[in-house]
Formats: sequence, structure tokens, C-alpha cells
Amino acid sequence: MGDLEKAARKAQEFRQREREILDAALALFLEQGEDRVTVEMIADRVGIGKGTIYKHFETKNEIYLLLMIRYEEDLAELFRQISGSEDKETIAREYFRFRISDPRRYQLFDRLENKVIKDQAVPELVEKLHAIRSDNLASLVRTMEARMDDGTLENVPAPYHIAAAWALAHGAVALMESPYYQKFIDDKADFLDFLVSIGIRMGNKGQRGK
Amino acid sequence: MGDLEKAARKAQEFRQREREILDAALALFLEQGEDRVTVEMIADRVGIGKGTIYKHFETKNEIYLLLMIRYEEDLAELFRQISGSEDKETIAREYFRFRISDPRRYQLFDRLENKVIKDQAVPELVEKLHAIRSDNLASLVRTMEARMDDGTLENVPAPYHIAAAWALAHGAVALMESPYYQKFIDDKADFLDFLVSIGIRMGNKGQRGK
Amino acid sequence: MGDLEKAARKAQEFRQREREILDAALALFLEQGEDRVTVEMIADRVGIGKGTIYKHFETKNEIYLLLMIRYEEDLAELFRQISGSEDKETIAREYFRFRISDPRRYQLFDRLENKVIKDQAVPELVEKLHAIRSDNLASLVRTMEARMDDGTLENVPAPYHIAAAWALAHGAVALMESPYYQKFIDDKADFLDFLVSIGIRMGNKGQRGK
Amino acid sequence: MGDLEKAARKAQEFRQREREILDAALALFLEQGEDRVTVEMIADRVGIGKGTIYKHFETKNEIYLLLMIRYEEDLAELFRQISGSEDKETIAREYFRFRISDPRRYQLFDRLENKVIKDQAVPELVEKLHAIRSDNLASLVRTMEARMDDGTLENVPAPYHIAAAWALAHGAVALMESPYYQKFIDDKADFLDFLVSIGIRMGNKGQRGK
DNA sequence: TATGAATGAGGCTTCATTCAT
DNA sequence: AATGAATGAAGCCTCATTCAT
Repeated sequence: MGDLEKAARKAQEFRQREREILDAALALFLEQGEDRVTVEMIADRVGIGKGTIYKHFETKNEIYLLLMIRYEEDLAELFRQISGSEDKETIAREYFRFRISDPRRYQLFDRLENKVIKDQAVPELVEKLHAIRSDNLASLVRTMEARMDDGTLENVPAPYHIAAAWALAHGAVALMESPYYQKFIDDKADFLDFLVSIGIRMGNKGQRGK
Repeated sequence: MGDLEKAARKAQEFRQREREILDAALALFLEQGEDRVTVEMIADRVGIGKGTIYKHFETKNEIYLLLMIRYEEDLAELFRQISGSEDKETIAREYFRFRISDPRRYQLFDRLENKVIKDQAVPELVEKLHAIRSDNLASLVRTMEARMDDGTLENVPAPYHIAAAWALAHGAVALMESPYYQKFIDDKADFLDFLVSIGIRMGNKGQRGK
Repeated sequence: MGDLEKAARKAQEFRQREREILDAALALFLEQGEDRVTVEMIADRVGIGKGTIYKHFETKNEIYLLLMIRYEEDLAELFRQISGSEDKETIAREYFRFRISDPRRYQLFDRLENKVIKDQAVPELVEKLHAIRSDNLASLVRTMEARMDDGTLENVPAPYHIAAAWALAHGAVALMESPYYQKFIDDKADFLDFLVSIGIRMGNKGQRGK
Repeated sequence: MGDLEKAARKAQEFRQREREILDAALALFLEQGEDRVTVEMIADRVGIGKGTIYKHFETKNEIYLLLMIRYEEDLAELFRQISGSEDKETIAREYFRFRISDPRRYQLFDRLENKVIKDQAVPELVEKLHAIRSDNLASLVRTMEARMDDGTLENVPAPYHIAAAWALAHGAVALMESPYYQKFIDDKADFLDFLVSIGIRMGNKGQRGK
């Protein structure tokens, strides 16, 4: 095996380990909450030493951000896959569904974002995160505008529709995760159905001021 | 002045101090975030010693919970005031408005609830909180059912309507507070208007599956 | 005992503890070198908990600086005591002697100053330190100028004389402390005598350009 | 090319690399201070791997010592070059000048020597360093004795003169490097002139007790 | 020989809570 | 009841050194 090959494999393994660390971190954060998870716990779960984590990431905050970026990139990937769809409603629905699909993960990132921004940590990565997100939102804006041209959607600035959907999704997530409100809803699936139907038609033309 | 009177006044002052502590704590939590606020900072703001705080509350978690209960009681008070209203829409609207009116406070309590439940802290108080909330929700349920009887609202279980409104409000709050999404919306007031209109008619009859 | 008295005594004890911590820190720094001394070691020597140290000082760097300031204040005290002396040579001699008298302490502070400045730590205290020192130097400058008026000293800017004396003292200290150079000098006392005589007459008139 | 030649070249390259490492280390130590420089930084500057450094040197302390030895050997080289000089004052002057010429380097080594000796690190190298230094001092002693025979210098043990000069040089270096004292002296060049003149005539006959 | 990923001891600092006065 | 000094567990991060490839 040539030296180049070897180097490539090493780099590969390094990336792999990075992924392992992030996976372990995410799993622990979800299980126990970020505040209860120490860097050492992450290392233990991966089966490596504490110091090794710091070969891959500068700070714990960086881990937070990288996870958030990964999430946002998954979303971007989703958009890429469905952007060809003729049905303009699909994108909005998929967006909605993606957000709701893993509520704990979503909520974790919401908390993390607030924390990380309050700490003014790793500003470059925050910027990167926001750049990706802006791209994603631009996709949505285009879709929304198409639907407004169709005459389907009420003609307010596109961000309004997106933000409203975002808010409903965000709230739905919090609802499904809230230990208290969970018991308030008996048939989760049916309710979600109801909620999605609201989300989709929300802002449809001719409904305002009714 | 008799001993009884004296004792009564003392008890009075003790209550007063308790309120001061909670007020100071809330103000600080809102200004800086719970994690950045130490018990000592709260004591300093009230102008008392740190130890004194522990004469009133067993732990910091108890402070969290008492604040949350106060919030929920404020909501109960609101319901009491408007429950006589003939216009059944009013209650829903006020509920919505109350939640949105002080988003940071609301978000704070949302965070605190998750934290406190994860810690399984002061379970008696958690129970008390949930009891009050259940009462509040029962009020809403009654209203919703009345509107469904009217034929105004789509006939799904009442909690669905409430939960949907809750979710939208929750999301709206997060949206308005998010440093990122804030810049995404140009005219905040106009957007909120849009959002409230959605919130009110959301779930109105005849819209589903449209 | 009145409350005021009690409070005063408490404050007194607090100060006393502060002094104990600084004394212990200084002793340890001298014995083992600053880098080998941990905050915990200092606490152990005083017989208190690690956290207590941080009730008195914000950081380890602050301890460094407070010790340095104490040293500089001792010097100021010395100047106050001898400033009345008619013999203008006395001040210079005492200054010299003070610096040489405890070489390890002096060297410690020299090291600390470099470290603390490189770290840009606790700038307010650095400023305070320098302010005191500037006062002390001003004392010396006045003395030197008097001697130049006498015609005793060569008429160059006063700081030159001071700086030269400072340099010789600084070097003498390093010499006496150097494990290597120590064995190079047999009769320490006699040599110091020689050095002091140089220090005193150094810069006397009529010697330059000989 | 024969195997022997190859081996020789390899050895040559190995030596060369060693020199590069030491050069890089010295440069970094001077720029940032020993404590802020990690082995990895040295490796990076040379453009090699961190592990390679440990093929050349057992510990970081060894690097320190090797640098100090190099410095002392430079001094020995200087003595060799000027030892033939008829003017006996020259050696003393050159010695003085050499020390003052690169104050940061000098101070670095002073710090390192204290550190390394406190750590009792690599005693063989410490011994070697001191052996070279002893040779250098012996050179100086011979010169001084010649000048005392001349009647130029006061007749005290030769090491006295050397030590005094060493001390003054050492102090001058510290002075010029001290961020604080620097601003105390306006005209650096003029002051150094003054200092050197003192250094040269320091201990000249007939001045003591004047 | 060269590499650089991995290690883990060790340092500094924070803060909720306790307790003697 | 009020105080605030004292505590120490716990967390984050650094870096010289090792070792498998």
C-alpha cells in the first residue's frame, strides 16, 4: 500500500472518529440534556480519552455548533431531494414533517442555539450555520412565492408564511415533548394529523378576517 | 401592640421578602439567563444575605418552581376575569395574547420546566404547578366546547384546538425571540397581526381538507 | 458585644485570613517556584478549602499582583522612614540594601511581573503597582538630584543613576541566587561588600572616561 | 554512492534537522515565552511531526539545555577569537557587550536555567553546561589577573571583578527588557553608553572608599 | 526513521449549599 | 431570623509524552 493511500485512510479514520464523537455527544445530549453531559462522558461513550476530543474540537461549544450545522445540512439535503417536485406544496409539507419528525433533537438544537449565541461562542461557526439556514429559507421562499403566484396563498411577504409554519412546527415540537401536555392529548397520531392539516392550509387565501 | 399583632406583622414582612426575592430572581433570569445568575446575585439585588434566601427556599430549583407557579396563577387570574364574557372567542384570544405578551418570560419558564422536570426536583411543587395548569386548561376546554356547540369550531376533541393554539403561540414566541429569525421578518407588528389572525381562525369549521 | 463590634471583628478576621493566604502563597512560591504551586496547595497550607481562596482573590494572577504590591509598599514604607535623613547617600544605600536583602523574594517578583504583564492579567492592579513604584522612584530621583547639586554625582539625568544602581542590584541578586555562580564566589560577605562599594560610588563625578 | 557515504549523509541530515529544531524552538521561545510554546508548535514551525522531535531529544527540558549550551559555546568561541588580543580590556568589554547584545535571549536562558535546575532535569547536560561555563570564566579570570598585575584593577580576587561585571550586565539586560523601566529611561542609547562606561571602569583601582 | 493520534494527570475556576455566629 | 465565610465536587481545558503504523 502506498504512502498516499495510507494517508488517505488515516484521514478517513480521523473523520470517522469525529463522526463517532458527534454521534455519541448527540445521543448523550438527547438522553440526559446537554448540561448533564460532560466532555469526559462523551469520551467514555466513544471509548477514547478525554484529551482526544480536543484533538477534534476546540471546545465543547464547537461540538454543539457542529451538531447544529449537521442538522441544518440534513435539511438542506432534504430540500435538494424534493426541490424538483412539481407539487409546490410538497416542500412545505416536507419541511414541516422534518422538523416535527425528531422533536427532541430539534428542541435540543433550539436550546443550544440560544446558549451558544448568549455565550458568543465560535462566531465563525455560528455564521456558517446561519448561512446554511439562509439558503434553506431561500428555497422555501421561492416555493412560497410560486404558490402565491398560483393564487393559492394569501399574498403577504413570503417570509410570513414560512415564519408562521416555522412557529407552528416549533410549537408542535414543544408540545409533543412536554411531559405535561403529552398526557393532555390522548391520540397523538390523530392530533398530529389535525395539526399538519392546519399547518398546510394555514394562510390559504380567503380565510383571513373570516 | 400585642404579641399576636407583632407576630402577624412579622409573618407579613416575611411574605413580602419572599416576593422580593422572587421578583429579583425573575428579573435577573430574564436579563441574563438562569445559568448565569447565582443565588448570591439574587441576594445582592434584594439587598439581603445569601443565607437568608435559604430561609425562604430550600433550593434554587424551588425558586424556579415558585416562579412558574406564579406565572400559571396569573393565567388563572386572567381566566377568572374574562370567564364571564359572552363572546366565547375572547377567552381564546386572551389566552393567546397573554402567552405572546411577554415572550422572554414565557420562554424562561419553558426552559425551567424542562430543567426542573429532568432534575425531578421538588415533586410536590411540580404537582401543584400542574394542578393549576389543569384547571386553566379545563376553563379553555369548556370555552372550546361551547364554540363547537355553536358550530363555529370544527368538531374535534377540544384539547386539539387548545393544543394547536398553544403550539402556535409557543412557536411565535420562539420566533420573536430568536436572534436569527428576527432579522428574517422586517415588519414585526404586521407579521404578528398576520399570526394572530391565523391563530384565531385556526381550526375554524369548513377549512379542513380545503 | 454590639453588632457593630461584631462586624468589625469579622472584617478584621477576613483581612487576617487574606494575609494568611498571601503569606502562605509567598512562602510556597519561594520554596517551590510559582509554577509548581497550585491554588489547592496554598489552601492546604492555610488549612482552608480551595474555594475559600476565591472568596478573597479572583484569580491566581491576582495573588501574584497583590504580593508584588505588598513588596513595593514595603519599599515605600522604607522610603518614608529614611526620607528625613540628612545624609543623602543613605537613601540610595538603603534602597540598594533592601533589594539585595531578600534576593529570592525579589527574583520571584521579577519573574511574576514578566509573567503577569505577558498575560495582561488584572490590569488595574498592574497599574496600581506601577503607580506605587513611580512614587518610590520619584523619591529616589529627588535624592539623586540633591547629590548632583552637591556636586557629588556626575551630572547626567537622575534616572540614569537610579537605573544603574537598580541594574547592579538586580544583577547582584541574580548572582547570589544562581546555584552556579554561588560556588564561584568563596566569601560571599566580602564580595557583597565589594559590590556595595561599587554601587555607592558608581557614577561618582570625575570617573567617567578615565 | 557507497553505503558509507549514504550513512554519512544521513547522519549529516540528522544533525541539520537537530539544528533546525533548536533554531525554531529558540525563535518561538523568544517570540512568545517558553511557557506558551508547545512541542507541537516547534514541530510545526520546522515542518515536521511532533514525534520526530522526540527522536532527537528526550524531553522538552533537553531542548532547553541544548540551547543554553549553544549559547555558552558561542561565548567560548568569542573568547577564542579575542584571547590573542594584547589589550586586556578588550575581553572584558566584549564579554559585557556579548551579554547585553541580545537581552531577550540572555533573559530567556536565565529563566530556563532556573527552571531546569529546579526540575533537576537532565543532570548530565547541566553538568556539561557548567563545565563550558567554567572554562569561559577561567578565561576571564586570567584576563582579570593580568590587569591586576598591570596595576590597572583593584587587587581583589579576580572572580569579584567578573561577578560584578556579570551582575551589572545582568541587571542592564533586565532593565532594558522591563516594560516598566523602559519608559523610565528616555534616551536608551545614551543611557547604555553611561552604563558601559561604568561597567568598564568599575573596580578600577583607587576608586574604592573614595 | 517519521508520524500524529491518543492519552490522562493536573490546573484553574464556579457555585449551590451549609453552618457557626 | 439573618448572615456570609467556607466548602468541595465538578467541569473545562492543556500539553508533554507515548506508541502503533
